[in-house]
Amino acid sequence: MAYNDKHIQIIESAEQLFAKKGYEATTVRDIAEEADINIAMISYYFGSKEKLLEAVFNHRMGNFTMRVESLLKNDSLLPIQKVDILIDEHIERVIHHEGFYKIMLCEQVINKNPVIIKTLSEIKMRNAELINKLIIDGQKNGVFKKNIDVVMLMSTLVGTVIQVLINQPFYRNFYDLKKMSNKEFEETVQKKLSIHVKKLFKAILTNEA
Amino acid sequence: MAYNDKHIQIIESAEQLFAKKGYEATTVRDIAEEADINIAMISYYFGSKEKLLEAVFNHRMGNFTMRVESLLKNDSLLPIQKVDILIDEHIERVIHHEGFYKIMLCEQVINKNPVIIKTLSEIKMRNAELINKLIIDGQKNGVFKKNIDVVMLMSTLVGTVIQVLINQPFYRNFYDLKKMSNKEFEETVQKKLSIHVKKLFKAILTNEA
DNA sequence: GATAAATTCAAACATTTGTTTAATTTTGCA
DNA sequence: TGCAAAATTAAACAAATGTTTGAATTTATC
Repeated sequence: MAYNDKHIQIIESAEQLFAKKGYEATTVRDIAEEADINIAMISYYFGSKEKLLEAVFNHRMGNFTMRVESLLKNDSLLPIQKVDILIDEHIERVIHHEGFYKIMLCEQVINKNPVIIKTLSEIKMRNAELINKLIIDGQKNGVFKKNIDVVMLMSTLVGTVIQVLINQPFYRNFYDLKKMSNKEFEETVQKKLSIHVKKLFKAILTNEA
Repeated sequence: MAYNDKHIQIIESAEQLFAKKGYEATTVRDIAEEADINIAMISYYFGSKEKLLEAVFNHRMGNFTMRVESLLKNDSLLPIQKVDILIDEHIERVIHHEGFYKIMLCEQVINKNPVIIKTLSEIKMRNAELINKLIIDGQKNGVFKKNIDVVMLMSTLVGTVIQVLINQPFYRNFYDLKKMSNKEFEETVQKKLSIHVKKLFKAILTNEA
């Protein structure tokens, strides 16, 4: 389904509120106010609140895999370079769409809506297969170790990144970085996170120390 | 506050449902049915549904830090051994109280209830400080590297473990392990996860390859 | 066993929920 | 301009929500 400007306007207002208050705690009246529309428009454009949640997923998940696919096909990059790019692009995406990733995390825990379950499981499967190919490439070249568990590796990437994001206020507090500006702080965390995850991946994947 | 058997009965029924359906989607009537009590008992024993959620947190978080504290004081263990035990105990706890950790994850995302925010932030702070001491110990002995970021490390532990748990059905599907029994599968995942996280920690912490 | 406190219960409470309705306004096109 | 389709609106809808009530029952203490 193709969404027009009105759809997008409602979808992104809903996304913002779902991320902030949770899906169930967000009312259609909240969404209508945020999107500056009449309540009835939600049923009119999407059919129901639940379908609107599905639309939020469709809206954000549409072009996720294509990006990975084209990256992995690029022959001018070494496997380890592709891994680094994959990590940085994931971090970038999660930071840029923090709200959506929060919704996704909670919806995976609840695991109720069959459309969302299916969408997520397909995306995961495709990503895991693609990354598996990348790993096999690296193994053929002798730079990657044998017996790599892709799902464990992906769990570390996804889990660490979202956890660091959730822990950002705590991070700031723990290291006493209150004097930093928001922008400066976020950039610092992103850089640290990137280095950290790349180090983790190298430890699992490569033979070097 | 001390909870009697009736309290515990209601708390654990609520925990189960909050984990399965989410806090907002769980009604007090659901909880009453699950705990086999009258609806009014929830207000009678806890005051409100929200206070019941706080009670779920109090119930599970009471003795978490003590355990870490006594472990780290043990002089007969090397820092690296303590790290390994810490990892295994965390994995054990999350698997044993999967429901609670799911609730905790979602509540951190929503970040609404001030009592829960305070509780979580205090526990995190104490854990981070304790683990920091452990790291400094290891650094003095020369077995741990300099410039370790505790929050990054904790995010990897917590994030990877919960993500693997969430991904269990996908894991089983991806590696085509449908023939395994539930018990066998869970033990396999736990072992793999333990080895995986320990490897990650060694890569960040120690000087060896 | 009497009495008071604690517990349990069905029913009722006012709100809030997502959705629908039917009338009205705006838009697009000939 | 005229007119049908699309979009918007305020109001109403039934159902479900957390909480309270006040009477009934159980428990504990003397």
